[in-house]
Amino acid sequence: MYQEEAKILKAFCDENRLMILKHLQSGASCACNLLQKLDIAQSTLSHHMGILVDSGIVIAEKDGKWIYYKISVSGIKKAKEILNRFTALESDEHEPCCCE
Amino acid sequence: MYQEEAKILKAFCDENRLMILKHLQSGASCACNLLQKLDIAQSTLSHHMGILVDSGIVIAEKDGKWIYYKISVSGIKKAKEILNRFTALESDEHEPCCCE
DNA sequence: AGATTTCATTGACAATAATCAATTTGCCCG
DNA sequence: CGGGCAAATTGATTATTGTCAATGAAATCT
Repeated sequence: MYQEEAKILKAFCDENRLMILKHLQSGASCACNLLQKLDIAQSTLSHHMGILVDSGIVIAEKDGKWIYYKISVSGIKKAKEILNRFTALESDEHEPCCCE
Repeated sequence: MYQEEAKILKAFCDENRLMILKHLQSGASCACNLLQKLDIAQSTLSHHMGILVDSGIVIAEKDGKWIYYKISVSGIKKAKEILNRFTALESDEHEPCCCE
């Protein structure tokens, strides 16, 4: 139970993956670009990108020799929904809104 | 870097912890109550509760022989903020608002 | 074609995390 | 005081995850 949900939230559980996301916030980036900034081996980066892509948080777009990674808007939406689903208190009748 | 953030998000990375949170959504509960619902050993539950409390997601309140656990409103707020911080795109000038 | 670049995959190892049984601690009640 | 209950801690084991070096695959460049 909750296997799918745990899988998605696990994408955010590693410091290196958080750093990767931080870099991707400013826009799409190829792996070689990320590699320069992260002080990890290339295979390690590839491993983490696989987890991020597999969980739907990041999208990989191939362009010739390069692969551009970018944050998936629908992926992060889903992750936020999952987090909400497990933390909303029963008394929260409806979603909190910033304008209420 | 991002050690504190990863620690908080790690609280949501385990299926059993998600189930625990699911149970706590309907209100505070003592460990023995959770234990009946979860099919794990008592020491395992205690281990998970320790992680949830340590990350600030759950609050433990002692009442005599029992300890009541409940979801921390400020804790989940912080977790959501962290998730936002790592997933907001640069083009998001300000926080998205449901009323815009 | 052959060399080079980019990224994925494999295999091995180390580190982290989850699990349980047994024990301990703290609290209550008779 | 002593027994019993709730939860934490300890110690050991297993499972999962992160890491790297080496190799492979696909595209590009000369």
